[in-house]
Amino acid sequence: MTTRYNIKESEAKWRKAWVDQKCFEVKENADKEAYYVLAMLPYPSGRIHVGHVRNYSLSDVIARYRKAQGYNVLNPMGWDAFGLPAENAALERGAHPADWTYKNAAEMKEQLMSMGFAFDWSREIATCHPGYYKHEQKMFLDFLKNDLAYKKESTVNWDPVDNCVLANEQVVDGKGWRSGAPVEKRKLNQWFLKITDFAEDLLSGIKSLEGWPEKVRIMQENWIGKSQGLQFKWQVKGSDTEIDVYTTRPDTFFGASFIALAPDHPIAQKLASNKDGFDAFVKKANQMGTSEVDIEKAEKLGFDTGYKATHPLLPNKELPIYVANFILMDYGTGAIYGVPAHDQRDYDFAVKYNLPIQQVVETGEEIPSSSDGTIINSDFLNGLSVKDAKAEMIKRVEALGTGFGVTKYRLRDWGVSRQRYWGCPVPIIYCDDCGTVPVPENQLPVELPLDVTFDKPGNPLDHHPTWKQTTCPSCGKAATRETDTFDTFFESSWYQFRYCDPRNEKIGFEKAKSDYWAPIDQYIGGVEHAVLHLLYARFFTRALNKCGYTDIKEPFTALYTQGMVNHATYKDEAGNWLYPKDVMQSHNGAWVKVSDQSPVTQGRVIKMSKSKRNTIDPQDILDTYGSDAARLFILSDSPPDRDLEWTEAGLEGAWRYINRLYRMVVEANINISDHVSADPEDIKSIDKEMRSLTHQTIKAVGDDIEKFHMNKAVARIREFSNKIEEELDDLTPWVLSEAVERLIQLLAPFTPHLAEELWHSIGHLTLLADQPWPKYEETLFETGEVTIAVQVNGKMRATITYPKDADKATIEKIALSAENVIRFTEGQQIRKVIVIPDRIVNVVVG
RNA sequence: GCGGGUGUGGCGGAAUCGGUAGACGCGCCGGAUUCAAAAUCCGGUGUCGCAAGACGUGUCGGUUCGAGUCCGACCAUCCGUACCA
Repeated sequence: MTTRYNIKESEAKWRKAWVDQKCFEVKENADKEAYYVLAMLPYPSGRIHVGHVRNYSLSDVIARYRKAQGYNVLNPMGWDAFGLPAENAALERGAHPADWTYKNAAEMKEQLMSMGFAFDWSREIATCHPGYYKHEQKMFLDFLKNDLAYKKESTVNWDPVDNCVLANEQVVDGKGWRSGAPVEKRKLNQWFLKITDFAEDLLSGIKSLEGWPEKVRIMQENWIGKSQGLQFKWQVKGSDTEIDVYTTRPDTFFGASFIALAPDHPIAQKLASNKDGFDAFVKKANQMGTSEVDIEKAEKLGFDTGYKATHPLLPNKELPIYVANFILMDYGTGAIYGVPAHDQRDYDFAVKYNLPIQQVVETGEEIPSSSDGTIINSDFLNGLSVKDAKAEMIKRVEALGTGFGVTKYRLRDWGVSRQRYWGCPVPIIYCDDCGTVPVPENQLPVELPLDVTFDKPGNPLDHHPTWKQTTCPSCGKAATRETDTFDTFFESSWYQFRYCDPRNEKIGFEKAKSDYWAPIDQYIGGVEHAVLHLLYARFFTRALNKCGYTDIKEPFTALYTQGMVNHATYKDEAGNWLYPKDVMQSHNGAWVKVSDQSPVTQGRVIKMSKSKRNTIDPQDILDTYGSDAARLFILSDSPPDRDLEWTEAGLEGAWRYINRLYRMVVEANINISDHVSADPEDIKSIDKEMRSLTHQTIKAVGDDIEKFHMNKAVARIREFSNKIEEELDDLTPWVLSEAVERLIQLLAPFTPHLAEELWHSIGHLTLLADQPWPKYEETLFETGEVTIAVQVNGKMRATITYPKDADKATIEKIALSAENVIRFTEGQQIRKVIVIPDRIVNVVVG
């Protein structure tokens, strides 16, 4: 008779037990060390996808492992509930964003719960709930008071047909995604947070983030982009105008051949607004998205103002002043000088407009080259290195009094205004007499009205009949509300603190509680958040610091970035994308449609996306294979930081393994009562080997989990269980039962339901989820012998085995007498023998 | 364009430090069991070769007794690029 594991019944039983016994609900407890593991909160898009399963399987392993180690583990979950997709759903199918969002969240919660993740659901949050965003409105007011928020003009993508602002992703090939109209740039007055106040602190703080991947630290460093440069004035010939120019390459000063201004630079307007063709040029420059990619990849165009600037150090040299579409008012001073010989972009520009190209750095490469070298053709800088020339140039210009050395950052202030409905209202009132007035704290939250319509383009808040009409808190006269809402990165910048005190109605979070849990010991999420979200959250924490909310400076002590989940794509004969569940392999291996057996072509393996229909619904997996199989597969094959290819075959493999383990343990009839006969002195050599493996595996799996090598941990566990299975009949019962009990404990973070089932099947009465992590004894690792390879001229020729602690001479002797080594050294002179004990022997002959 | 990552059998991957390349798994091949199949179990499986052996970690070059690992150049691909989240 075959023993069968009833996955559905068993998994449901243990999930219920964990919930009933509130296994994963936690409170502050001064006697226990806190461990805060956090997976990035999901956007409630509808149903969970495999990427979520991957993310939360990882946090679950960590949560269960740390709990077993004795920590008080906080592992919360919630919803990043504001954002564009809800408004798109409203436009496309008339669903109200609030209904749509809450319904999605409820559905996803049910799915996540059926995965058995060890979340503390009592702390669930939804960022679109007034009880949540009320506090961030208060934070914004505190930022205002502390001079961390201000208003200024900035550029947005404008759709002239739909009369609305477009997100960068809504601009497709320079056109609005819905209207198809060419996008225009438009200036709006918007709210900004002063992240640049913390540029230096955010930069230097990166050094302390030792638990972060190096790649993310480098990306943030580059994003902040600290540069030392020179800012100085150029005189416009025949005018009293001076142009402020910033450069990071003052060493190439003598190679300058033109000046370029941003199209919206005030001086550009002043010099060129009456010139023929300028308006057309500016118009064309404005017909480009605001994204950096668009700007950088667009054809570089210039408009010659006809004016010249006098070179400050070469009175006879005059440089033409251009207006150029690739110069941004937001960067530096909105004006540059071009050095074609040492910058690709300047070079292209100079060639196009026939401007002089003067090499001033001998780099040993063809121009244009921005490499290091020695300065030439540059008067007093000649012979200097690039570094020294920069310093010398700054010194000279400072002496002249026309400029100064200055540190600048690429980082720009964070624009938080969005002209959208489904976001947190900015708590500001505009009064004709009093100007910009913050909403008084006792009037918070400024709630989003739910009775809005989406029949007109633009922001529903703006055309709501009454919502924006209010009275001025300061003078009492009629006034209007700010109709912009916050960027959704606002919500995700502080939620890690809210989880510490999620139901507090008075304040965002109590300091004592956040001090107990925060900062986050392990944060886990996609690498696509490497810069923006993570940098904003780091800034926000500093801003909260300044406003007295917390003393914590860095919110995330350790970070792990997981890879994407990919899947093969399928197309039918007509070229339509097909879902994986609608295709199958026929007996000859060819892919066909399930419905009518018509041929299907398999395409590339790419990121799961609805448009390519290469998605897997985790619900189908749960229904067929259960939660453990899904988790085990997703954790076992690929290292978590790399992309994962989801395959049905891999999933089935995991499922088979689960059944096999169940059979092995149940059929072997193992019971913990066997432990009573334990006598370590009186055991066979196979028992010693098994104990050695058992204890080595405990160590290895723990080490692997801590390094996020989940795939290796699973491989270790499989090797371990393979060995147990192999020796099942030959092991002394207590050694076998020790091995099996440890195996079950090691499985717990990966396949918690199965582990719980087996734990009880061997005689335990309490939940495995509450048990401590097993200990190992290093003294049991020893086997007494060492096997290493012997090379001849670097090629592997033999392996030798010798007693541990043999000396070099002995090892050399054994190596040289190995049969195959003799064969390859015979008749040749042995020039050298390299012996690295316990690692390798290399015999060099010839 | 710029910044960052990745590249190893048919496939996912392993290889603490520069020291036996391919652990573990998927797939495939052969066998057992079965009336048959599924499931399960046993054996094999980098390529070429009867074998000895030769070759082999994206490409090209370098350092070393020894390179998947270090250095240089390149190619491919993915992520981000400030209003997707």
